[in-house]
Amino acid sequence: MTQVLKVAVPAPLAGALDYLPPRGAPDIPAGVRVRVPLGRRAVVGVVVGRGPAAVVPDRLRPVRAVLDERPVLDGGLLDLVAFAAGYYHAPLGEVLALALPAPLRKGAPAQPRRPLLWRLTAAGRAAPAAALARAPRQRGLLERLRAGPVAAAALSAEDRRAAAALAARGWAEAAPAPVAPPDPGVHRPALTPAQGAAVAAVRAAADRFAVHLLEGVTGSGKTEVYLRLAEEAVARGGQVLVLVPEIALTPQTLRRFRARFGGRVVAYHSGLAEGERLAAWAALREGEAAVALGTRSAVWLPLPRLALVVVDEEHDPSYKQQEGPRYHARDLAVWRARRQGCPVVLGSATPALETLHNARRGRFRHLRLAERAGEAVLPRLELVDLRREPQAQGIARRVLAAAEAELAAGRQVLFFLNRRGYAPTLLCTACGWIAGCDRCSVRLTVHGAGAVLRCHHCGARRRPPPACPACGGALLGVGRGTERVEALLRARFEGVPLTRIDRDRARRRGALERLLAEVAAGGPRIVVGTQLLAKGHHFPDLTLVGVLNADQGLFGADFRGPERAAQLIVQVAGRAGRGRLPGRVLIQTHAPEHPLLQRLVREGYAAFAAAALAERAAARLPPFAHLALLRVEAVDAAAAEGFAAAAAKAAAGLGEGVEVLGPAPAPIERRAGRHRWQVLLRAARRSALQRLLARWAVRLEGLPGARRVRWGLDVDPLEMA
DNA sequence: AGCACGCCGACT
DNA sequence: GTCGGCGTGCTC
Ligand SMILES: [Zn+2]
Ligand SMILES: [Zn+2]
Repeated sequence: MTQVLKVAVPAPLAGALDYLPPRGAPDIPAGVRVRVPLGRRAVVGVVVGRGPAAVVPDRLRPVRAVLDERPVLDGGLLDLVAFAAGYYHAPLGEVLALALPAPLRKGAPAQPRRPLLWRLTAAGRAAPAAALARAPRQRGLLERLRAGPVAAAALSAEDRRAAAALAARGWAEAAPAPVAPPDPGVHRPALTPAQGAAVAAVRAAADRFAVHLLEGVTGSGKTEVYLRLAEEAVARGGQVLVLVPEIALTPQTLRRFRARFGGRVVAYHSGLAEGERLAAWAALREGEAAVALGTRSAVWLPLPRLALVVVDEEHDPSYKQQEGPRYHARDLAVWRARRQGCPVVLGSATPALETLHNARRGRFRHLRLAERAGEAVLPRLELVDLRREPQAQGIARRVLAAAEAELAAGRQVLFFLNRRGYAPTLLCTACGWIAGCDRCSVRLTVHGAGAVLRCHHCGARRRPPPACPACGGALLGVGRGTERVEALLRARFEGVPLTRIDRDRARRRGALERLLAEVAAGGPRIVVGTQLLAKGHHFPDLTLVGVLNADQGLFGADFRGPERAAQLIVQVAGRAGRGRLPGRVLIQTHAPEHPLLQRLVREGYAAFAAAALAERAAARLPPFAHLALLRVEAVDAAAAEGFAAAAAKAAAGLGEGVEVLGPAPAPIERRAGRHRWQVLLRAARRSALQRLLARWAVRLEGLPGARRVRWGLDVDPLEMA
């Protein structure tokens, strides 16, 4: 039998393809990139192993070129890629692509180049301001460099040419960036007893796999625990992976890590340029960097000396990828730590129910930081019954009065409403017509106090009609979003500085950070916002939080709605009453008797979680059952439905112990012009579900119409929409 | 995913 | 008679 190289290629194939080794290099180690022929093009693949050929010898073609001297992926990462491809039923090449920065996927050399830093020479600094009038690129760069050195990797191609031109004039130069030392005067706060106990518990098993759930409210000092453990791991020569949610990777967070680790920490997130990503990747691979601080995709970074994994805000839904291979970074981080034999710390004020369940079963160790660090007191939660309380425009008088009192006392107040825009519905008062999106089966949201209608699912925008297109009646914006609440509060609290914080106000990079910093600095006295407010900054003057609509998640179709709602309420509540001031949280609801809400308000998140888990158990929902979702979408409604129906039929006889639910239209039946259907699988055992999925995935590809629809499997789906 | 092949409608 | 539509199949 011919010995071949197993090569993963960028094509939607479940496994690797066989290639003959190139002449003179029979033994290429796994993890090395190769250029191989695929059909009639040449692609970059990655060797994942060796073995006897699985196809007849005359189909075998040779590897054309070997691109690396050393593997770009070590055994641990290759295993992670293979596991994820299998578990999430995603093509191997697609998962592999996640683990390689774009330049490497295109075949660029992986050899580490020390990151270069452009800076001005003395002559450049002395250059007259009016210089380079006829070279705007160079002039722009000159001005940029006056503010400080700029990483070469951060320059666009045009700026790179401009930099070379400036160098030719003797005004600028590129030099290797020095690795900054940690801040020598860094303040290491004394650990509270609970923090000390948590550090000790993880340290006691620092050299083997264990999952520690670190539960602690906002302000309890989880980050300090991470930092201490990371310092110890780095001191032993290890590397640390720290995952944070998308919106938490702020300059402030990075500064905190830089103070401890200097230039040995690298940030990794979607906002980086390709070159910066490659530089971070290379620094970790070479061990020059010791700490990777990043969002979801950082779970794929090379960490040959990985000694500790931290997943902060482990319950955060942004860890689940919602396209392509739908992996969960927290779950993969745990898998990676097990493979590596190192501890994982999952931190949260509001752990995911799955995580709490694992802790209760003894799979995870449960560490608690009960008290707040310093003298801060936890805020008190109170329900406000919207059915009884007199109200103005959806805000109870009692809430407004409480806000007024706090403002008068010089405090800040926050209104939380997880709904952007002015009004969620535009309604005809005469006939009941509702403005809907042409391309989606959803209502359009009124923005700009009625100036524009927007679809939050496909981005469509249009002017609202002057009158009802059906009957000519008058149109009315019904319901409230943050924009409208902003307007109401501006009218009610005239002259009080107010800011609104939502995705519409914080579109550009850094805008959110700036808005939050303004609040922390005390400028705005009233804050209105969405879940963007749930994380990060400490608002020392904030003493009152109004949750305007607690019912939103409580009564939604998604079984995770209550969990998500409780997490948001607790996190937003965490903004209040840090420092010595006690905080108060008023929660508006139409269902104050709701048992889960009662539990949350009276006994806190842990009691809520216990009750919610009991409901999940009774309903046979995760974590007491395992789900997988087949999502199908197509412009042609019948094609989507037909494929989903055929898929459901194909699943029926495929395995024991798996329920097939559906086909059914997705909760949002049409989105961006595509009709959406789904089939849900449920099993008591993960193994039974996986067995069925493996067989099903193969059949699905061969189903008629598989090429006419878009379809994909979502294992452990977070959102059913 | 690409990229070919192939088999039917309307065009120089 | 050909140009091109996109359904189907394959890539070691
Ligand atoms: Zn009407
Ligand atoms: Zn839409």
